[in-house]
Amino acid sequence: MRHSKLLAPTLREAPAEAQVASHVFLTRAGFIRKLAAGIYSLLPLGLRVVHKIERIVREELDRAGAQEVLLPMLHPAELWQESERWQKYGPELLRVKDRKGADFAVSPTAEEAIVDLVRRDVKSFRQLPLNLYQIQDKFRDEMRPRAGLMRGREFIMKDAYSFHTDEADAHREYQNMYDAYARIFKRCGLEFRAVEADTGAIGGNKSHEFQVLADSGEDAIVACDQCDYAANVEKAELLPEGQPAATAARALEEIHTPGVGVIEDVVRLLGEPIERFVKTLILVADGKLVAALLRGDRDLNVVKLKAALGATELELAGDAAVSAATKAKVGFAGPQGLAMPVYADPEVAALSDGITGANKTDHHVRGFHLGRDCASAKVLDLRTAAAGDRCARCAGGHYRAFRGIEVGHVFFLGTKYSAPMKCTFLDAGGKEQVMPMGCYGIGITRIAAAAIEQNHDADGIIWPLPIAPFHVAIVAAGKEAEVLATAEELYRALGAAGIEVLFDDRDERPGVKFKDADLIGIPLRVTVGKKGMAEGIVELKQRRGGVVVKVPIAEAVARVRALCDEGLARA
RNA sequence: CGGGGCGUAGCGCAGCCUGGUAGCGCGCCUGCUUUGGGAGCAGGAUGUCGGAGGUUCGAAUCCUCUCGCCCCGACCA
Repeated sequence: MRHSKLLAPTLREAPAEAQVASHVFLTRAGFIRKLAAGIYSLLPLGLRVVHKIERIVREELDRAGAQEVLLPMLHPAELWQESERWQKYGPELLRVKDRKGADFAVSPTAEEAIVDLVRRDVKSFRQLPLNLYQIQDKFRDEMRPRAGLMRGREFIMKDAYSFHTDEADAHREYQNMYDAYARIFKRCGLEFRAVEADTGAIGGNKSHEFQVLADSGEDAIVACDQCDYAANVEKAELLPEGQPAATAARALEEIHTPGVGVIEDVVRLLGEPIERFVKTLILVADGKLVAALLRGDRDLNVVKLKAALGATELELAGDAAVSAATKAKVGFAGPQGLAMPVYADPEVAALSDGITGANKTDHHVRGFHLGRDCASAKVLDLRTAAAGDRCARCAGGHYRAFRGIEVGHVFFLGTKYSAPMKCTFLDAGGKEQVMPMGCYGIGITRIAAAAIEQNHDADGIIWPLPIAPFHVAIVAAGKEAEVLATAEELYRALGAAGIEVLFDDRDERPGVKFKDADLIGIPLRVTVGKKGMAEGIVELKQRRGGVVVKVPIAEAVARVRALCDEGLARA
């Protein structure tokens, strides 16, 4: 490709809205442009990267025995009503009406559509197992799209669904996909980790997320430093810590804490360690108020509480509800005498002399003891795992914390969709049975963003070779006839050798071309210059590490070829 | 959904408080010079000041409403 013909509008400055590296560089380097919040156009460079990723995904899934299909993007509402997700999915599901007034869902995922396809045409155990996948645009009307391709509303996802004669076979396929995913992310050049995860809205009872490790990641994960246990903090198990305090250390005493409702401020005012504080969170679970008690320095694990309550909806109560329940301003809630079920973390039960809200504006209490002051509270593990916690799986390990970008997720679904939607087959004995299922997603566009989060420097992107838009950039640094002729000849020869070349033939100064090549992130660069012509050499530079070597013109193709082979083989 | 902020040229921003008819840098166009890390000089084009209404002789500026966008939190395959 000649750079002079390529639509790659690079920007010297990033739009103010871009906050993370991948968003900044994808925009500055001319890979994407925003059309609306969370909705992006892919320019030629961006599309080339997406195609590279898709190709790797297709190769590995085909190799693993899956078959590609393409399902519609618009699904009739009746299908989603069958699975009850029309009601349950909430406002994230974009709904549209056709000219006749019929309701449709803009597909955020395709369990219903695929089950409908399979239940119509797959009737015998002889047709199973089956694993079908598609690569398609998805739409999720996120409350808060952010960070460019990292969390868009419209994005490209690979989703796969498998159907089986029994659960054992579904678990076998789960492992098969798990292995395929590991190969895919490795080939994309990503540093990742598979972690145990909550199943969320998709449902099912076993899942792993594939997390690309990056400080800018949205997900918090913990991994044991001794064994191989790793989990999203939403899911991470904890060992029960501390014994309930048998007796109170002293009587409950009210203290004046004017205007300090935020726990950090109360800590500062009273000069007591934050571990002695009890945080009282008021939540709404399926319309009813509940209270959760945690030590001041801990975070609630919403997934754990939701599971314990058997609730489908759980969110923090609004300020008005909190004030009404505690008869105090927000920030002064305590569990004493609350007219709602109270759940306490074991660490709270272990305190004999805690500090918590007084249910009275501008007041707290000290001397709090759960057994005495809120005897009705149920004690259960409620907190989010953090670095330093003891591993729940092995004897001596402790958790370390990481940030991750979720690029893939595999689920064992069981019959969550196939049972209500009557996706059945006849077994060898002629008996009708429901097909157990699995489903498997990969965020294609998110991989592009994650790769940049993991591979960039101050000058721009450093693409892993297998997903780079081009393998090598040729920079013609000069206008001399010999320079141009040599560059042209290299462009031809590299192309003939099967290497993807971006030939910067623009009438620009060398500095501009160097800056653009770095920003766009082409892994290799060949510079053809006047000085080199005299020596019969060109310069070969690697974007990562910046190593420059002079190579004789006659050897340039072979040297580039070797570096490309090495980069692709490592994947 | 709670909190905060921003919409002025393609991008980054100033101007707004204290109303007087829009400016800077980058980019873009033309010419000359320059040519190994985002060149210099000279000339030039580009704005419904997000939208609607109001106040006023006069609104980018003040008031009301509205739309869009961003950030933090909550939530989320």
